[in-house]
Amino acid sequence: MPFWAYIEPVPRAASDLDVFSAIAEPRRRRILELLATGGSRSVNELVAAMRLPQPTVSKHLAVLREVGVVAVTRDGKRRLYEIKAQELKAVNEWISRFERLWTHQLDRVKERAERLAAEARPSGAKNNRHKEN
Amino acid sequence: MPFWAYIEPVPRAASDLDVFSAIAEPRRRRILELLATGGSRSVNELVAAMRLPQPTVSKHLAVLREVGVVAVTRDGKRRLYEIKAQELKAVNEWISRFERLWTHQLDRVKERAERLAAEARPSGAKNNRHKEN
DNA sequence: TCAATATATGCCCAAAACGGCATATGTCAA
DNA sequence: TTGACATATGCCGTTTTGGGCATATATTGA
Repeated sequence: MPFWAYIEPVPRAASDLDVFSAIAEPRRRRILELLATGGSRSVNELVAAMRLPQPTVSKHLAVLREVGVVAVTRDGKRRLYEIKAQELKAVNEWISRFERLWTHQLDRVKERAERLAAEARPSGAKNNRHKEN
Repeated sequence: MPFWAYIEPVPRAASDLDVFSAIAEPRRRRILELLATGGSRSVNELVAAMRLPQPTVSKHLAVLREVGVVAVTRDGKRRLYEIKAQELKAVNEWISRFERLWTHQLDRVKERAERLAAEARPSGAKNNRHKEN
């Protein structure tokens, strides 16, 4: 038996409902975009904008509500949905941990291009052990 | 029939594999964190770090590979996985569109608290049409 | 060649996600 | 009240997802 040995079966991450999975859905991202530009809207306004059945929109809104990225306010028989961007901040903070990496890696792409261009000119071609893509 | 009328049934968003859904999985986020701190690692190193079965890790890596957030390099019989943070930049850019919102909304929370405190003192209570939460 | 190691993949199953649809619930106005 | 409108929810069926497991596919060394 290899060293990594099977551990506890882990019974499927239960109710994994966090902001990350909430924004994994394209339509839910769209809803957030709509709410971000133009402020709060009623469900029917969103339905009209998204051209989707009302129950579908309501369910997506429910998901967004459960993770706290939107909030509802009653306004007569309507419900006005408003974005709660603070929750998105958490995602932003997680992503930002990689910010240095992607700028560095972009630099390296440029570096490599320049290095390759420089190596192409002299006749003596070095054998490069790493075939980086 | 209400005005929103049911439109095309939309045959289920096919293969929706984008970066957003890739990072929706906690274990996949963990993998990215591991690769971010400490550079590229072999599958077995990841398996040891995550204490998960090797096939599980390999499958998560496959997902991350398909969306381009990681890249593989052969190193003998090992495969070294490396993070490709540029793909995460797309997510960052999407999230950043809301940055102004979450700072503003934080401001508004403070504002509202101050306004309520100020309104509590004078006796004349205006009727406010919007009952914001 | 064979065996060992490292990793990927395929198959099966259970759980979850999503859409369609009907219907329940709530709210206002007559 | 009743009825119209606005929205949520429950049920069902299909698809997807993720885990467990066995096994296929490299790759190296003897």
